[in-house]
Amino acid sequence: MAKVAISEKIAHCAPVDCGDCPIRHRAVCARCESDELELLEQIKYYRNFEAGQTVIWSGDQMDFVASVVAGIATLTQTMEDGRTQMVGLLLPSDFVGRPGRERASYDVVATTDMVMCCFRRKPFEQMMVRTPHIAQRLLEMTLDELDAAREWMLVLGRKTAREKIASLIAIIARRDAALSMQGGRGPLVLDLPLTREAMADYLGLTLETVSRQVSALKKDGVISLEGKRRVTIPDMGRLLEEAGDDSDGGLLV
Amino acid sequence: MAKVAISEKIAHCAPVDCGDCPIRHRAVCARCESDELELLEQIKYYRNFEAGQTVIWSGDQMDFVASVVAGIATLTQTMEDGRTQMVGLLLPSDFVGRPGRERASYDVVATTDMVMCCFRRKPFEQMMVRTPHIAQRLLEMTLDELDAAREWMLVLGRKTAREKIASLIAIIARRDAALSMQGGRGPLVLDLPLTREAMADYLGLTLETVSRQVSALKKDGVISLEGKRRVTIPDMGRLLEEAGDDSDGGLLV
DNA sequence: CGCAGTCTTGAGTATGGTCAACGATCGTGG
DNA sequence: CCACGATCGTTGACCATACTCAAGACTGCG
Repeated sequence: MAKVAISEKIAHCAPVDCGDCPIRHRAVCARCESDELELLEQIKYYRNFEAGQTVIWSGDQMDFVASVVAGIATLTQTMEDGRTQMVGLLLPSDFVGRPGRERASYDVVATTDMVMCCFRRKPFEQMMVRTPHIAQRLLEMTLDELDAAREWMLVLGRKTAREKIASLIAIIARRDAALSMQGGRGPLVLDLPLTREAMADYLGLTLETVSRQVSALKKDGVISLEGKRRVTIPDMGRLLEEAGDDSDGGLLV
Repeated sequence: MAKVAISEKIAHCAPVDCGDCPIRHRAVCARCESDELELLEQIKYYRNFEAGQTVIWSGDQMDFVASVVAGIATLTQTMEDGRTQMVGLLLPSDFVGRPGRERASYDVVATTDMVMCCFRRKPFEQMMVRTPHIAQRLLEMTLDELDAAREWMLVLGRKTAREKIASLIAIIARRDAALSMQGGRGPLVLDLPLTREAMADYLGLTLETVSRQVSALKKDGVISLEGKRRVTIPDMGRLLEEAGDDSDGGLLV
């Protein structure tokens, strides 16, 4: 049952002690000294969400900010007529919410089961003023997100459907490689953490177009598929060409 | 002559003293106390750029960061084949450059004559560590830019050409109104600071499509034009409808 | 087995891109 | 002063890409 799976996850991913935290060195608390961590411990609490659950509704009162500990969530905007655009993909260690802001600007939806480390907003804001290490790290993370958003604007505004798909796969591949340290040469294997519809929302396409272009990339040997979600990339350079990126630049960063 | 115009601008916009600075209360230095300003004065210098000049080339060594004092610049990305996407519009008080980064990620191009207040990067970075007021303000500004970028992702990914044009005009109108405090009701008048081509680069369209849709909005009475650049908006609510936005929300904020 | 959710594929269409010609405006130099 | 070129913008004809609508396939599950 799903319930059981979640309980197991809690056991693994929701340590009471920050020292054991899997995202300790990458999250907003990464720069904190042990005395600062103790302060954070006092205002933190864990929350779990099931795949498909909406974590935050746009416009809702936000009385916490949080770090993603485990699982994946999406940040989306929706127009009145239902058109939706994903504006962020939240992975473990990513930060949710904006200090100083009362209400949420976007919907946050769990795409997998998730664990979040939440901080009550007011105490967190007070702490930010006193402990520059948190603000420093948050600035760094925000600048990175801004770069990612701008990169994505190029994808949305100027790339073809085929290039968009290739770009998305390349980005996920790069991030997977960075985490799992498969590093170097040879074929990469990865799981798409998104449905075709979610990919479409990310890319500003329809799900039919996503499906067609994935099939086309497969037919042309740029990728191969096992099942719907598992992708193998025989030649990363080729994929990057298809994405319209500099094939040399940004090698697994 | 252009040279003369620039010299005049310098006289107006490049005070030696931060106390007289037109962007004093909105730029990255907004939160600084007078002793902190004195430190900034020591590492700052002014630079002037003519309309059309490239301020920074993507990939260049960046040995300064800066605030826009006067004029307008664009932030753009370019693909190898020449497709370009604007990813930011830099107005007075906006910040240019990223502390901690060696090389520029985007092209910065002056669209009007400009004055910039530059800080040598290394001293600025050192100062950021010691004076939290700068880092705090920069975090705020970066979060605002991230919100703007995400708003723009919705425009790029999901809006029609007509909605894109209406959105751009609405955004510029809102910003003009905020500055000039025309506030309330009645027709708004504004100047588009961008050529049709620049608008196209911002919106992920071709300049022909921009031209057609501007003409269409004019024909339908949503806007009227004097010359190519001056726009009158008889009914802001109507324009926001055309943009696909909530016509109630975000009134001139 | 049938159902629901997800994905794929096809046929027809519409939106916006491409290519091309032309118009308006402005500064320059003969 | 006017002709010239340059830059910027408009408009038209045609076309390609991606969207819409629709049918059907695959998978897991009750």
